[in-house]
Amino acid sequence: MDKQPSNTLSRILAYAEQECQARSLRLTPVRRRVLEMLVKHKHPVSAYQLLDELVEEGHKPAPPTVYRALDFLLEQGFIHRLATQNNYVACMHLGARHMGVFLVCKRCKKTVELLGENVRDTLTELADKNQFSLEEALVEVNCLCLPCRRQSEREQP
Amino acid sequence: MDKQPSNTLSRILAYAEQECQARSLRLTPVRRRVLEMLVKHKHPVSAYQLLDELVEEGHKPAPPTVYRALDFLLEQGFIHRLATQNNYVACMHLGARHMGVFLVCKRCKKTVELLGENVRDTLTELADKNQFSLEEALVEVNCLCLPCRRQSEREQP
DNA sequence: GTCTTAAACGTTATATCATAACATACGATA
DNA sequence: TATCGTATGTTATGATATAACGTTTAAGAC
Repeated sequence: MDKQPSNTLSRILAYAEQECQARSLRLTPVRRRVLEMLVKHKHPVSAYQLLDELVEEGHKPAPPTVYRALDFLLEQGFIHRLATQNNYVACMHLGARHMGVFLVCKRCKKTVELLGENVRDTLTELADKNQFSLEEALVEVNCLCLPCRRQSEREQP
Repeated sequence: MDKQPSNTLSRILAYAEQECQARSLRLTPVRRRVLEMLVKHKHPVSAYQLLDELVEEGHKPAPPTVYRALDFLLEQGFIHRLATQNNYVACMHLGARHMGVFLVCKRCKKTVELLGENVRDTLTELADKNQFSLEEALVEVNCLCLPCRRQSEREQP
């Protein structure tokens, strides 16, 4: 299972607060709440799932509210978007502007985010060779995690 | 500019026909036409663009027709989907089941597909370390191509 | 040839994801 | 406290994708 120590949430929120201060930006209640929800989830979640949760809490936001919060968090590097799934996930690597590399189990959706520095180097080199300059990259790896691989072997050996 | 020799289209279509025969599958008129349109386009295009073009030709297809053709072509490895852009693009690397690595210029949308074998190796290794087994991967690199980089330097040096 | 069957396609409706446009509220600062 | 930029609320709509079900088509069995 994913380990998520009880202090992870407060650590990430504190980091976000601090970064926003440093950048003269505001971590408003909506933005903070969306980040909080993303950290608490074990798996990537969709914008509309977040919207539903906000509605259950008594807020009555419309889609743009959530998307604006997500856009802000994405810009600041606090979260990532998994484009193949239209899902969003909190970034677990504080302090480093990095390229997200995501291992996603296609069965149980368990997701691991890696820093992938060597992937970045490889891609930068490839881009250079083709006269492109790398700005950023999305690497999503469709996988089976160990338990799911065993499970599927059991089902159809 | 992209080079696309006049025989590329027929080469790709011939390859697709041949592979379908070998796999006992049918490259039906819709599938063939969609593949043809994707090859002819210089840039990745959306499902609804393809739909519009079919309508202009006199067909009256609904969205499922196009999506079914795209799904078939994706499954057979004849095309790729760029998830960050909800776009589809013909595969230019015949004969090899490979991991697509896409360099996409964020200004002009010029797109280059690379085979990226060394990327695959790096990712396989990363996955193994985390007890995931790689099934397939999407690598989209947001770039500036040389002309666009020069252009943007001219605009805001 | 014609019967059977699975695959492909047509069609309607709807689900899902995302943003445009404009009005209102808020917060920093002069 | 007046001002102005930023953030949010609100309504509507655009863009992407699929469910469900009926009909057609192609390929092999007889």
